[in-house]
Amino acid sequence: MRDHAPRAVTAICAALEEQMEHGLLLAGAKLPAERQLSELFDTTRITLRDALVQLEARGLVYREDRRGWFVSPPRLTYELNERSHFHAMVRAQGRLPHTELLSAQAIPAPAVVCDRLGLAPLSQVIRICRRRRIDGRLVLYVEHYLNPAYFPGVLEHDLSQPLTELYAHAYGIAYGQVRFEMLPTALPLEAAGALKVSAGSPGLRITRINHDSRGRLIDCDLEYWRHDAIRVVTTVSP
Amino acid sequence: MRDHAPRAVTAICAALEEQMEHGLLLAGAKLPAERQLSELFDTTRITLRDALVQLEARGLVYREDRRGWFVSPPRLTYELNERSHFHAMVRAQGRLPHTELLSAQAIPAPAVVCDRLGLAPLSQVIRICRRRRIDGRLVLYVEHYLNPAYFPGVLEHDLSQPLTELYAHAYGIAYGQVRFEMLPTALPLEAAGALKVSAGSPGLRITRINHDSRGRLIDCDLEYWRHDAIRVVTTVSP
DNA sequence: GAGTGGTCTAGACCACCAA
DNA sequence: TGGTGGTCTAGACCACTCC
Repeated sequence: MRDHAPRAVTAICAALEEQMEHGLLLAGAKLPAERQLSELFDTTRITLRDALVQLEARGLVYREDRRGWFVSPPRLTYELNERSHFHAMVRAQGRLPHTELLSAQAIPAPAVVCDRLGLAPLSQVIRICRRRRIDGRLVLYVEHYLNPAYFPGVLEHDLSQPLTELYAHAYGIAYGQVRFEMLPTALPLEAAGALKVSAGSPGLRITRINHDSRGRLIDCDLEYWRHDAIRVVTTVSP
Repeated sequence: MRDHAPRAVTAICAALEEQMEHGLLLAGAKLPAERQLSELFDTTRITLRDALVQLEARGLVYREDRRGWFVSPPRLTYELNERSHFHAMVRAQGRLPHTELLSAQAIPAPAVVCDRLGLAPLSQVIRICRRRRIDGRLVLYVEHYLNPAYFPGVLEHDLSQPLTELYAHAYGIAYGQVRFEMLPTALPLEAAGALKVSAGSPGLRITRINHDSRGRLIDCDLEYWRHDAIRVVTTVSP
């Protein structure tokens, strides 16, 4: 409120941070109930929630819809230059990956996808929706759109495995040039639902447009990450 | 509240969005006062603010600290592979760049900077803090850290010009390999103050570690972008 | 069924910006 | 100086989770 007497929210944030730094609240730990915390800090639930939302914005805590607040685990480093897939990347960082298939079907291509994949209007594409976890925590919702011309019968395969490997083994296709776009935004309804977070929580949208090693445009994806789950890294050479 | 009767917040968001889509609220326009809007939507200020914060998270509106809410202009596309600087990039997208020098001095290198620049502990570095605008809107707070060995007398120059050009003209140094790290997080106090946004607003932190064309580690920067001002794009080849 | 988070109401005071 | 946004209080009801 005043400059010399920090706001209540700031004080609460500082107190919680201090606990986390000193290892009293470990990554993944559940915080006490909001009402309990608001009593502890002698304030209202609204104010306490403001503080938690601040910490959430900074990536220190996160919430699971209607389940409560938890201490955020460290971010995954997403190295764009490495040609590896989610599972390899997560495991290489000593953590446990998991992928769950949500849906897979041929649909009329949305306009954005036609544009990205260079398809004619009203083409069909194969859409694969999945969600992924790191150490059990939901962190990523992905929609893949495949150009069906290159992947006949792809829906018959096990689609919870890394697509990279499926492409290689079943179709002899490997990724070549990849175009990335990254954009901080709120998670849209679809992604928020799949990740079990309250709609509108902050997220990072990453879109990829993938060519194969022969330069053909083979698929694109739309990834929605929890904003605090990831650190993107890349090296650019002249 | 109920699934079939959308929440008040959702309804307000939808109404404002609709106005923006139909060009009744143009980019940069100031929204009416919160109290006025809350009356218009027949709700409390708290609820109305929730809605605005949602739209802010999605990058549709933004606020200037204590000045009100405004409609967000389109994002700047930050193409990592292009070796151009802020001014060139902004102008190339038909917009007006502006850079303001906040401070420039030699200081004892913070630990992080020692690490990034490969300096011995307790080395000196030159720190240059600046803030930048697009079409008059504050969007970026940057701290540059230069290895003083390569830039004797750099503080004597005009530091509101692009450093890239200063490096080239005064020192014959050009960028070579650049390492980027991107991380969605809240704006820290320093950046929030410089950008005149309320502390804790969402932002995108980009750090760069820059080598010159001969592979020497010459400087690094710490950029804090308004989260809704930017879209990062890059192409990765095998 | 108890307790939780999600949502909302109806106010209040303050510091700061603009006039 | 008036009005603005920033912050905070003290409640309330609901849907959902978890026991």
